[in-house]
Amino acid sequence: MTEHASAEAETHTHFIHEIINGDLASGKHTTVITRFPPEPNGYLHIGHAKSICLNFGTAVKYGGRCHLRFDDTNPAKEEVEYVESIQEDIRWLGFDWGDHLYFASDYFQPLYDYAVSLIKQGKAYVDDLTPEQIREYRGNLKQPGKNSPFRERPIAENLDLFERMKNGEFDEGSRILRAKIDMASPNMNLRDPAIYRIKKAHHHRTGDTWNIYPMYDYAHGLSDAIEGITHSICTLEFEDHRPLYDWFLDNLDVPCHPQQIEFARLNLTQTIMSKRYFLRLVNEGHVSGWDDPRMPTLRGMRRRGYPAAALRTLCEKVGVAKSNSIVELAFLESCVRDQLNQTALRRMAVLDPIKLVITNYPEGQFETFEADNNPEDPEAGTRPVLFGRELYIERSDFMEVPPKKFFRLAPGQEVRLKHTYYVTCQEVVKDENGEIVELRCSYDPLSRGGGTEDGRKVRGTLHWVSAAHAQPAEVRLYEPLFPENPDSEKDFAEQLNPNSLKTIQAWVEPALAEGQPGDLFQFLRNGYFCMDADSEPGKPVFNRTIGLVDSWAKMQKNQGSPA
RNA sequence: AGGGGUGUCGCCAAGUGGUAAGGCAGCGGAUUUUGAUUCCGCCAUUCCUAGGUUCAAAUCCUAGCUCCCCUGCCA
Repeated sequence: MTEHASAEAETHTHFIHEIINGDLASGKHTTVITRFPPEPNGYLHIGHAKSICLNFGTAVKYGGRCHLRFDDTNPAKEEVEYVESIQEDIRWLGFDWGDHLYFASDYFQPLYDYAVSLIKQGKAYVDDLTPEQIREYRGNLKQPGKNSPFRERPIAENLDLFERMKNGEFDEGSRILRAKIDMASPNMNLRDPAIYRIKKAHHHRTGDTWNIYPMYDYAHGLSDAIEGITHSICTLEFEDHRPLYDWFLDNLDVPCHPQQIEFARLNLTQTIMSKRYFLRLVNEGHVSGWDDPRMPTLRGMRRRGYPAAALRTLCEKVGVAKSNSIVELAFLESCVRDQLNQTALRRMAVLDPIKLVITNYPEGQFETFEADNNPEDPEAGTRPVLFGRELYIERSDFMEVPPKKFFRLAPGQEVRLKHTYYVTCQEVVKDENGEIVELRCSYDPLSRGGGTEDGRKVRGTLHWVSAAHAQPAEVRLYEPLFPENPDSEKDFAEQLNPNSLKTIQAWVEPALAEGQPGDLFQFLRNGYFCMDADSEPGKPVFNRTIGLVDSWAKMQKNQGSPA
């Protein structure tokens, strides 16, 4: 709906936009260029979504642009597979980088030249210390570090050694290029940080042409400057890297000096957002893969049925600030429900069936009713639903001995079957175990369409499917991977919810058999469901994206445990 | 005396010296052919704490405290 689209477009202001407003007003900048710089070493998750929305959203807001730049400076960890999937996920989220797709590896030559310049200025040197020695010399949080014996190496020697590092003459770990800053700095990042290390690994783009690769701190700021980025937005943990970011730009002849600005990343309750953890979930078989609907990856959420718009709304509503925060899962869920309520087509499906026979309805007779596809959206139209003598209704919609305020079916109680007729339960049929197997009801022909002229009140309206027409479907019911907030002190595997996935067989109305994977539906009174890619012709599979708000369940729960 | 951040309702978060927005959650109630949606009402005399400045402080000053991040040849 347009109302929603505009609500999404009107972005709240926050400290980053205030900085930009100031830069635009002062004339420091006339345009805004941001970048989203993922390392292609894993799949994107909901945490990345916040950064994507911020960077791309800022570009859209100011009529500037946002570059997608892969930070591929560590060939040992990166794979092409991820550069593909990351692009796919960003597009799905709804953002576009136009022609501005870049790779840090595109700048390996200029980056190398900049390093040579640093050496020539006496601001970088080749260190022969071992990794262990470097760690020792670095000191610690309380103690200052001490200078490497190689720190005052002559410039010519540094130049020669660095070139030979590049040419592959030395072993990995034997030498390193360092910036000459201050070994006594209270900021550990300034204690002569590494700029280049030797790595004889095959790079997914540059192949075997390089034997040395630049470090993040060095490559990132310079890549920003090369691309003319105006505002380099990153997360809080890089706050004390900023002096180093600025140091490189201040000491080199670069086209411009972007401003690094840090914000708090998005965290969610009941989930863990780390690649290491994702890997374990997948490898130990707790989930089916990176796109398992329980995963907080964008692929997982997509498969679960979370609309991209809902994720965008969440990021917008959560805001941008600098305090560490953990957003409740319920916040995300409300964004998902809100979006789905407006867009999902309504269908009827019975997850736990009990047969209902209308004794005074002619055998072999069927009627067709037109049912609206979405009461929130008249444009969505209608679809025919078939009604007959034998139906399935939800087992939980009947109680033999109902409590007060139970508006559903019970002996002698009348309810409305959605879109069709009123029925009254006359008889309960049980098997030898006392299990209810069938409800025998009468219907009121005058209630056709779901109302009567006498205006009598019927409080309950039930969903149903025609036993003769219903199609079987596999339905996967999900719960959070963690029942509570994971305790990082304990092993997460012990904290996993054993019931995070429950697979059942349901009966669905025929219209559902024709869906496509990815189609989103509201199963009336049951929740939102997304057709899964595992579906086959005649064998649909649905993931429950999320249930509907259930105030009846809440009322019962509150009564069950009076506080 | 390491350094850098942060602290406003259960969870996010506005607020930038003029007397505490909004959203989520929760709680009431109305409407309802989804116990959904929608709607209406309630929900911080108080802003980490203690002092101080001021006619006036969440906002300014002082001193504490909390939590987070930093000792990869990861990003």
